[in-house]
Amino acid sequence: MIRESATAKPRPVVMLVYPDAQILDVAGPLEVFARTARYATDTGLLPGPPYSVEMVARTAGPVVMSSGLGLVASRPFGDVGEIDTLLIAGGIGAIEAARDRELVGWIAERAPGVRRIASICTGALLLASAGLLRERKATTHWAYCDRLAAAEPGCNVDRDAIFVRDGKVYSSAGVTSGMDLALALVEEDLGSAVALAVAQELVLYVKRPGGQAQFSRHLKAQQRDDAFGALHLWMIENLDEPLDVGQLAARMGMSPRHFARRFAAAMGQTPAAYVAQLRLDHCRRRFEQGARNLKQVAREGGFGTEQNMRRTFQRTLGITPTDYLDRFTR
DNA sequence: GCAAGGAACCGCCAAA
DNA sequence: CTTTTGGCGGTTCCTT
Repeated sequence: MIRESATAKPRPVVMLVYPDAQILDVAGPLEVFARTARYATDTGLLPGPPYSVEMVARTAGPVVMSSGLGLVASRPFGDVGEIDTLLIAGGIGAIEAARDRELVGWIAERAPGVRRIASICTGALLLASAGLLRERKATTHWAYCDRLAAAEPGCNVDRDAIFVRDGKVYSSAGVTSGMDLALALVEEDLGSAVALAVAQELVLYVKRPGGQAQFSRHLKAQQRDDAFGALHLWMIENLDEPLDVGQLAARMGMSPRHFARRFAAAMGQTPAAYVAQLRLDHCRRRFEQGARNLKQVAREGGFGTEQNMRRTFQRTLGITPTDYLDRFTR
């Protein structure tokens, strides 16, 4: 249902940028809001543009994006009036920006007055510096989760989420997840019909399936150039094999005891736990791709029986495979 | 949802 | 003497 009154003023959506803010982090979410605003005028479904979009920076003028794709005009943040939704960009410059007192101070000052505040990618580091993540749940790009946890020990970092909401503070994972987040905000404001229409126009999911941990686990293992990296690759190709400690140890030419010890040291997880994760990841991905045959997915994922798959889903995700499936096939 | 059996894990110690 | 590796047994966790 559309919940916008006929006289509503556009809600100001403001993106805070800084030198080296990443253009995709900035452009993606802003595009979602801008499209939503245009959608209103194009279709007449909404009485007026629901959002007005602008960028602010410490100083006025073009901001150079790290991708080198363009120069975009921004206003100095001193001039900016009312803000409904404040977005904090991510990018290579975020670490630097998180140490910038004026920038961080401005965020901390504005935060209480805005309806909601959101970070994209490494923008979460700025939220942390502004003290906004204390005793809150948040996420960021998977490669920066450790850094975020270190910067704000009081923050409960969710390494698997695409985006996280805790009260009025939102945070999203890597680059494109900023668009997922923006879409969720649109859905919150204007309902799922509008969000869906905008998503379709942009060719996006309204609710993107899966979690970033799936990707990061894979990427991290791929980056290893030791024998465990190779073992990871072999395992994901052979999930339906019995991947018990004895088998894996034999493959690596080690005794089971030694293998288990080295594996845990290198991968940060025990062999069985790691294998269970890989199997779970595989099955999740299959469901996200639309697989419906539980028995078959369980078998190809290496769980053998549906029972085993269900228990692992319950244990680690807290929901059954059927619930998981339902969630992504609406 | 439970019991029985098995696998995994970990601390400890010994050998290389 | 220290470091790396392998084996044993008790406990926990998982599968059947």
